[in-house]
Amino acid sequence: MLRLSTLFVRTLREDPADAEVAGHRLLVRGGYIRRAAPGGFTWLPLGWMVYRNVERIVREEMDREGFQEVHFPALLPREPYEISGRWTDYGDNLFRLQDRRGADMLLAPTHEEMFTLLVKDLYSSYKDLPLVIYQIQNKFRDEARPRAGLLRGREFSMKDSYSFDIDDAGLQVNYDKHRAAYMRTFDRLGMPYVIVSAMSGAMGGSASEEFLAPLAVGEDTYVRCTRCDYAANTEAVQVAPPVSPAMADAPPAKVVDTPDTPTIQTLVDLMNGRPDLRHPDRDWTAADTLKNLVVTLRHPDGTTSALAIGVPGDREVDIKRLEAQVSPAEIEPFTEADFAANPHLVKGYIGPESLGEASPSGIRFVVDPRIVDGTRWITGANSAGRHVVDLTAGRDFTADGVIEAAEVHHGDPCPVCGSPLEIARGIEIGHIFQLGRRYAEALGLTVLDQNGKTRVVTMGSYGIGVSRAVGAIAELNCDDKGLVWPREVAPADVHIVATGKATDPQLPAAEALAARCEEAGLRVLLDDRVGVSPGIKFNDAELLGVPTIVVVGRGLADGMVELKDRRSGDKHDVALADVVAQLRDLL
RNA sequence: CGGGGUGUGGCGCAGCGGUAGCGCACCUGCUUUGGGAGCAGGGGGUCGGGAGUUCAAAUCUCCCCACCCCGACCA
Repeated sequence: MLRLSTLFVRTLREDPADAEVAGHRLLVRGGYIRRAAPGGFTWLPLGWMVYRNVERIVREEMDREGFQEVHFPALLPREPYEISGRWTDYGDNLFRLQDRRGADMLLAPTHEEMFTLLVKDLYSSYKDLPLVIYQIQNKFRDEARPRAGLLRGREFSMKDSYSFDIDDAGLQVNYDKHRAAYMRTFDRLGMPYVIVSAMSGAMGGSASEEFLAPLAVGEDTYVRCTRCDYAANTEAVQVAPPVSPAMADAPPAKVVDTPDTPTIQTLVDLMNGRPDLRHPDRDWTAADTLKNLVVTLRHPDGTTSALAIGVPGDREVDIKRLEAQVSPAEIEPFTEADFAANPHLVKGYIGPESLGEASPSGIRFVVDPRIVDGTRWITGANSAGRHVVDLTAGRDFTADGVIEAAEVHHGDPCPVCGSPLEIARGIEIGHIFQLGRRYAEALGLTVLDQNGKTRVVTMGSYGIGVSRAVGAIAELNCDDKGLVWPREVAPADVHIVATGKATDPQLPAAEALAARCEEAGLRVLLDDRVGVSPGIKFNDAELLGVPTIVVVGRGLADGMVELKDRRSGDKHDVALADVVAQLRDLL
């Protein structure tokens, strides 16, 4: 039994100055956690109970699938990470240190290498597979900016598992098992979630999905369909290409003088205001224009190349989406010097006819999926102050490829069903990812198959942020009075408040009730503090957020106590004799 | 790494050249007990650090450091 009279906790009346988001504030005010380092938190007894409940649920759902838990050191030597390339790839986010002999060490940011090497150590036959092993451990990342309490720390707890299979079919099976296990886990944690595709098909990547908790304070932007179940990370949104208009209907392209039209809007206004340029049956809009942006790509080997991106003029190029498409190359602005070096490009009037690998400029030209053959565009004519009208894709120009880099707008059609998409914010709480053979290849994890031939193992990696989940649960389950824990993660099932003086009958009655509750299998938090006013006790009960509150107060004279649901605020009087039975029904 | 902000008792804050304060929390006593009680008494702070200016620095100047927020970055 937890007794508030002796529990190591101090609730705060006022908000801590350094906590911004509601969940974080309440976790600190309720005495669940304390900040101990930038991005590092101490778990106080109540917080540690909640943490362990979350961990237990995650573990139970892993074990249910037959996955096996292992435990690694957090302090690791450089070599494995050197071999996989991540000693350098991880950059500044890796915590590096040296031992007394000057040997490079690191604090593990994640353990792919160690899992892979461990399996390589022990297994060498296809008969040993499939295998799934997992860990629940603290990870260390030197985040540039920790924020929002538990939502982004520099030391944090994560469950991650790895699957090892001989072939893609086996990988798919383990991927699906994790997907199902994660859905069960988040349901039990009382967390709403959205599963979004995390990697664009244009990358040709393997399957990867993120579990996002819908939180306004989250760091990820995603879209979801207002009608069907389509959802995707913004980076991964696929635009449904329109049906190609008939090419034969397209009038010939015509170059026109368009002075003083530095922006899309001024161009559209001029077109609509000039009788000779007006559209026969409607106004031109920005969506009729084709905007061409040139950037420089810096490739990992240090070389650079230019890339031109064509998007409809009513939307900008989304740099994050573009980066996701061109990764691992990095994007740099196209400078004046670059323009000077490319005389075929007229700044502000770049047109498709000067772009493309086969064009005089030789610059690779990729376009938004909306730019299908037969679509007609107003776009730059590669000549200052001039644009071209009715330039028709597939007839007047052909792009080198398609790219998903245009901004996604609220209300864009869903690629699956065509209904409007909505844009929302969330935070990643789980990620399932078909890694494939990258680590197995780099670290030499192979087994012999049935024919005695060497086969590279294929892997999957699956993570749940455990400490982050605690932060997200708090954020998702709170009101202006305090936290409201889902029952399975709550530090107790029932919070019993005894009012009255030390000599009043309420305290012994509450003690007796608490004992009976425990016998009935309920986890009890008893507020047995004496000399504390009822107001403080009620407020603390609401702040701490145990799902059910029982007040042993002035009704006791009539044999009654008050039973209150923390979430709804509903309360009613119950005969003392019936309380335990009613509480058990809540479980 | 850019921009902004803050460092004064456990927490939240005021003070901005002249004896370090307020509220909450804490300790003692008495009263009080259904929504963060009252009275009386009390303990606790090298004012983030260093250097300077000054008769005198929490306060002014310079240099550091730490933390928070926004952005960049980020499984």
